[in-house]
Amino acid sequence: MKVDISDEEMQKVITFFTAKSLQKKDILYREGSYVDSMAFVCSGCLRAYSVDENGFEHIVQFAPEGWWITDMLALLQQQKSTLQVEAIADSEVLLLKRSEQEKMFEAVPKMERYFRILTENALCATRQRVIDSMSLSAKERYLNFCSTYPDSLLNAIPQKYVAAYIGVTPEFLSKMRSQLYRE
Amino acid sequence: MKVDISDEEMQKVITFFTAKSLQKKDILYREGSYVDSMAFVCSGCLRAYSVDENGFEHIVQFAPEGWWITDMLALLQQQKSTLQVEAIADSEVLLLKRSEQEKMFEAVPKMERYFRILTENALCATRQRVIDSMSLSAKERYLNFCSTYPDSLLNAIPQKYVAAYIGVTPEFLSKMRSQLYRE
DNA sequence: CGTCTCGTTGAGAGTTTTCAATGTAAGTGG
DNA sequence: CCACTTACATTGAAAACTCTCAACGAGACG
Repeated sequence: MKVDISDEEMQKVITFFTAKSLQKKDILYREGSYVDSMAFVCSGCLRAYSVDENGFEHIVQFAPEGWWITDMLALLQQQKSTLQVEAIADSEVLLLKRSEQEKMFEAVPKMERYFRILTENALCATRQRVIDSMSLSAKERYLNFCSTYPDSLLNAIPQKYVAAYIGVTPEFLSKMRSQLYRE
Repeated sequence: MKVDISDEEMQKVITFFTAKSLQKKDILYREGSYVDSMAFVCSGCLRAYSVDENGFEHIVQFAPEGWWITDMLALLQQQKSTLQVEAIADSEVLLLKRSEQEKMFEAVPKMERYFRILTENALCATRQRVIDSMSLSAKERYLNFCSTYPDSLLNAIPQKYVAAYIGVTPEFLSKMRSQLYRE
């Protein structure tokens, strides 16, 4: 991320954040509520997921340490969220309210660039995921997931979350793994 | 898009663009080449797609009139593109080079906000597509596509492009359609 | 020790693809 | 304008992939 921020600017920047502690399973943004902030993960790990009409969860994003997470759609359009954001481990986050972000952009205009680049990168990653979901088989998506995310994440989360991320049932993921094992 | 630009500012802004005409089937960005601009579609329609190892095309994005299109990943990371961008109808586009964009941001800082918001919206749409690809059946994805995009687009493009967008084979789309018809 | 959640396994069913054949529409050169 | 070619769409049968449901096993936790 190529935005140089001086110490002085950083001092200003941090005043716009609010710290919050989360325990495992705590819900940061609840589905159906309004979202007026985004969260920077200082430690721990969160996930954003939607629940479909059949009650199945689909994970849109994991946010380990150093990542941002929110329901962008709900935040932008100021409508009720369709995603739920939950801590999958005890976590420390910094919340940035949309209104504070606006003030921050006025105080430190460089931050506008930071967030533009951040969003561009997120867009690239999400586009790639769309392509992968269409061009790769379930097994390839799983291997892809394993090689993309650090072992530390893989070991920290239940397997069913991996299934909900790559878009298969937990049962089928289990079968794929046992088949890969036999090879 | 809530960025107010004065006439005077707009005059400055347009100086950073280059107009280009494309004929149907013309390729704007070729897979494997470097990308140093993004394109605003004034008229016509383009598509961005990737070709997988089996030779199948997967469409990431359609860009009708008023939309932006590029291979964001190649542009950002200055690496060879994995997407190809092609006109699916005769089109007029305005190209904005990355270097010109930087100059534009200096000349009219407000535009930084415009592009941040633009990217945020694109991110939302793409995230939604990831969710849809996981939680909807092929038939639902098709109906969703039909209700999201205007008939003008649907009528203008071959059916196989719709298939390559929703992530099914052309044969299967054809079968779904005939089944929907019978109902 | 129960209880709960998660992971595994198997059989059967549903969805989607593959392959091959055929039909249809649209562009091209004469 | 016609004949030719090419790209696109449709259909059917068989195969591949993935899900569903139900049963069972293992570990975590109170």
